Amino acid sequence: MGGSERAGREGEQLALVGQAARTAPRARPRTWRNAPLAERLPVARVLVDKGLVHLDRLFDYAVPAAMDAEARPGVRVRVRFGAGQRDGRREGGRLINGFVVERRADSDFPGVLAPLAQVLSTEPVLSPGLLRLCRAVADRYAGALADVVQLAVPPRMARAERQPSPPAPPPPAPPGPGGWSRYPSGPAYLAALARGEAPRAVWTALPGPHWPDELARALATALAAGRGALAVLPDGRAAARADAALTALLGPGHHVLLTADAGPEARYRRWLAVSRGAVRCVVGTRAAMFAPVARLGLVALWDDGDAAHHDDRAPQPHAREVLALRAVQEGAAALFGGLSRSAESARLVETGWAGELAAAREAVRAAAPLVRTVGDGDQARDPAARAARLPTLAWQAVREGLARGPVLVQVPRRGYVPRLACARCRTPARCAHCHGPLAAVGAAEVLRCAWCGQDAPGWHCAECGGARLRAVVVGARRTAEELGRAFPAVQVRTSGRDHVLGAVPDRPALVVSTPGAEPVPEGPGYAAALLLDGWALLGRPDLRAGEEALRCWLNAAALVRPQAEGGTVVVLGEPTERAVQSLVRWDPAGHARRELADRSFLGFPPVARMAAVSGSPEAVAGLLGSLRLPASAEVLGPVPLPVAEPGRPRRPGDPPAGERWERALIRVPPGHGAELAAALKSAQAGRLARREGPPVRIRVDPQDIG
DNA sequence: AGCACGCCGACT
DNA sequence: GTCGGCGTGCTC
Repeated sequence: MGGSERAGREGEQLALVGQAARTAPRARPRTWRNAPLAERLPVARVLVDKGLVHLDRLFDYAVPAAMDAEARPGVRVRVRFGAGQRDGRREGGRLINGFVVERRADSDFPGVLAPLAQVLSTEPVLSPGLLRLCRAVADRYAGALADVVQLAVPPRMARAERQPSPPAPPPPAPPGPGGWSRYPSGPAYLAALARGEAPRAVWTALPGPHWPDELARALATALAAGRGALAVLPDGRAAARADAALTALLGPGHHVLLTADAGPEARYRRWLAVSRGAVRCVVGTRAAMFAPVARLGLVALWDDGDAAHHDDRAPQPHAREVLALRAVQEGAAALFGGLSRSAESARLVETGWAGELAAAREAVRAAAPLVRTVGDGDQARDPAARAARLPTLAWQAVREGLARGPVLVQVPRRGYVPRLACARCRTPARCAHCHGPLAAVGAAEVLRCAWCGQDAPGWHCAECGGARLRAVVVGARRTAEELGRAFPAVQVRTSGRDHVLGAVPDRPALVVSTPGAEPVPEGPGYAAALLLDGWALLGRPDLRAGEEALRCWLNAAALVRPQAEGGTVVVLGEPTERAVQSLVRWDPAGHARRELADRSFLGFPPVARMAAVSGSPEAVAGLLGSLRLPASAEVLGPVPLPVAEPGRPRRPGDPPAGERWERALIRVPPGHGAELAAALKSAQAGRLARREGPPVRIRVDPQDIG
């Protein structure tokens, strides 16, 4: 062995490179000895299905002649991977799954290539376009390509693959503009879609039940222009509404619904129909954001502020970011719609990436209910109202509404952790150095920033100068229960995360629901809605608290009849609060603009790009030490993370029980996000390769930085 | 992460 | 002279 073996190996490699490789490399598993290689393109470049950042590259394998026809780009294969190799002798290695990415004439790998072990399926599921998208998403989030591909390509179901997909129907006739006439630039947007252009718009939908039909018309217009279309909605119920609207418009056969409800096999069958080009239009929840729609002409997203658009599997991509990448990569139009508007969408408008698609003031006023506020100062003079712990105005609105139809009562979800706010004006307490949220630490209740860890002795409210703090309190569910007692003759129905009510009939009833679970009323809409405990929503330490409160309120209030038909909404919240004012004026766009301006001033996302690095103190320090950051980057912390509470369910990303973890935040100005992600990825890869202690968790665009 | 290679000390 | 400890480095 030794020297002569080495020379022989190089000879073989040269032979392989020179594509005269009729004989297999000598050192290969027994079963392949003397098996011939494919004559043309004998090398397969393979993405191995291992989400390890330091292995985040492609590997070359030899293609046996017997697999030549089947080992096409995009198919699933099994390969031996992981065993060490010495002196050209190769034994074993574990069988793992992967995807053929490319067939090549040669390899730049200096050693001997192992052969593909098996072609699992001839279905080309990872197309070049999908691979390009996955790679862009992985780069954006400092994640591993294999992790993203796992989100994008559903697991194989052999039975579904055996069935042929029905032939694609011809494009439908273009639909009329329908409700889009209610928006000044609506018909022009549809016309651009119909011409096959790629207009991008942030759409603030009018309140009421028409948005699913409008969304469907936009999708159908792209289809009629001979292109594909994709709509992502936050949950199965919203997706079902869009699905029903599309079926009403086009009939069946033109689109598929991709949601978790269908079950794995049916879902894979539908996904295959899309992948094979038999269906050109997809409606679904967030996993559908990767659906390989052919000749994509439109990506649509509904309610991008909903947290459900954030995938919780690594690297936690957000549907808005993925669809925005697709719109650019695939030259598709984009329609980001909702009843409210996120600061991120506002930024897309501000930077000119998207235009604005909103109705005129009069149209908004005609469609929206009357919104009234009840502040802390209002007293409950009516005894019945006092019994329900409700201000008079709220009690009256419920009573009058119940005379005409169902009344919605929105109560906040439990599970959020309120922190500190000014006792006088309730502005959340923030750090003077980095504007992070303040928290009381330890028994001595030292005030400390949860982001940068600096103490804040002698805190004073930036708004009103107040010096006293209060914890923000919850407790509205009981109010809703007592509400039922205040109206004993009325049926009370509840809808929440575990028991979501689909629809409610158009007759008097009290419908108590948590945000996002509101039943859609049959008929003209709720007669009234009561939005309880604005303090709980607004007092959250999250920097999105105001935006999120307004989003929840608008989604509920949009189910109420217009003011002209008696629709009334009462919100319990201080009338001076920005989110409350924006609800009263029904001005989500203005609210989002002001939110964005504030966040820009404070150096918050989405104007700044942030990443969180968490793990043991040593690991975090180690990573920060080896990180080559852009000069403009700013490191906040690290600070200790709160230890897991016994009551709260553990989510991925939480520290393991009993371990104390730290977290550092890194922020960069606009335009440096890609640099930051690349730096994080290479630092992480280096640490893992050199085995420098335990790994750290890296999150780009962390959600819980409040 | 696995997993194999390889260079060191206790055994046949 | 050989077995096997776990430190080190690669995975086509």
